[in-house]
Amino acid sequence: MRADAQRNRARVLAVAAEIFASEGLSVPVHEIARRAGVGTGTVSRHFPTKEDLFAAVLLERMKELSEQADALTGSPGAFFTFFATLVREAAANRGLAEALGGAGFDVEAAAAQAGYDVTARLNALLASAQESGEVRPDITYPDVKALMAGCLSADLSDPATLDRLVAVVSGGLRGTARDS
Amino acid sequence: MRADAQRNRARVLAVAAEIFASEGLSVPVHEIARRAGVGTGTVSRHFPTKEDLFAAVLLERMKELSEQADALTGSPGAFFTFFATLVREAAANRGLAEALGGAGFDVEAAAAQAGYDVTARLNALLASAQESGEVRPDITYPDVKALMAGCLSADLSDPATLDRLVAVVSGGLRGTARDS
DNA sequence: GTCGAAACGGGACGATCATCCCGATTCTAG
DNA sequence: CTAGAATCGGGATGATCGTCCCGTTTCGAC
Repeated sequence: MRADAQRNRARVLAVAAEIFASEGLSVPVHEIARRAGVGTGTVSRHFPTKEDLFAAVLLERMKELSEQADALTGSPGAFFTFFATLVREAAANRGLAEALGGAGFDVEAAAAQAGYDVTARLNALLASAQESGEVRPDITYPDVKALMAGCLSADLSDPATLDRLVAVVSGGLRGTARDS
Repeated sequence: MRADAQRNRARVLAVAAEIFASEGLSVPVHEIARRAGVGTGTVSRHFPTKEDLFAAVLLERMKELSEQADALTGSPGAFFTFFATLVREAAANRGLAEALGGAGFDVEAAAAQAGYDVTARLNALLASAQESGEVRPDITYPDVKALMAGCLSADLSDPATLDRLVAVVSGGLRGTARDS
């Protein structure tokens, strides 16, 4: 790969990450190209479709999150900790939140394409939390995803909101719950 | 209003209600007109914008739901019952679910325009449930809306899924929770 | 330094829709 | 029955975007 092409690719990726995070998925590709100081053709050569671009952006964060999940595995409350981490990550990333909420692209597909399967990690943490009785046994992975999307659908301008929602959901997921 | 115009308006409204419920908000106005057997001009004359059409569709259901809420007021667990009713209503109505999830139109505005303020009802039920200690005191109305959206974002082809999610959220909202 | 290949820029294209407009049609009061 | 006004149908219009294409520029191996 030519050096200039490599630079441009990295630049587009960085700009796209920033824009997707702050403005969501609906920003036009033209705008990303403009802010990156390249032509639209350059973007679409490196990332044939908008979804490819989004998947590439996601790839970096996925790696980190996967490692974090692995580090947590085995410790008590790992599922709840990782759940909160994921929600917080998405709360700070509008594009990711939209994708998780179903609007736009398929996060699972992008994650799978990435190779770092955060989905599988969360699933595993869920299963062991259920075995140890930390989480109601009837809950499924899609349930968790939906509840996560719910937390993200709120207006998060007040950071306490997210904590409250995560607390509600976490409490509801426990087989044995406790007072607020 | 001319008799034929009245008939057409009612017909468009009925068809739109059916289509919005089964296929969501993204269906083109042309398609609604086509299935109603009228021209697009007829639709846009009765309902200047797509959002007006959606608001008119909502109006009918809002009336029913508001009355249900009023009937419940005062009885124990009213908040939880009404919450479940609302979620079930939206689960059977893809357009409403999308609107509640933030994609598309502003439900609150449509409801307010309708005069039947389901929002206010749910808010009142929440407040009295908090006074009686049924619901955590720190919860806000937007929190409830977000959690509702979460329940609806799941794949609901299995009806048990909705029950499970409502149970989790209800349990999480209680000041004092209980086993699954 | 030269030249072929790779990459670039950005405009063209095509698809999707909501909304508006206007000539044709239908209703209804008198 | 008739005239005029309300209504109708559906194509035109305009906006938004993602994707593709191609003439031009730049890179880098030799």
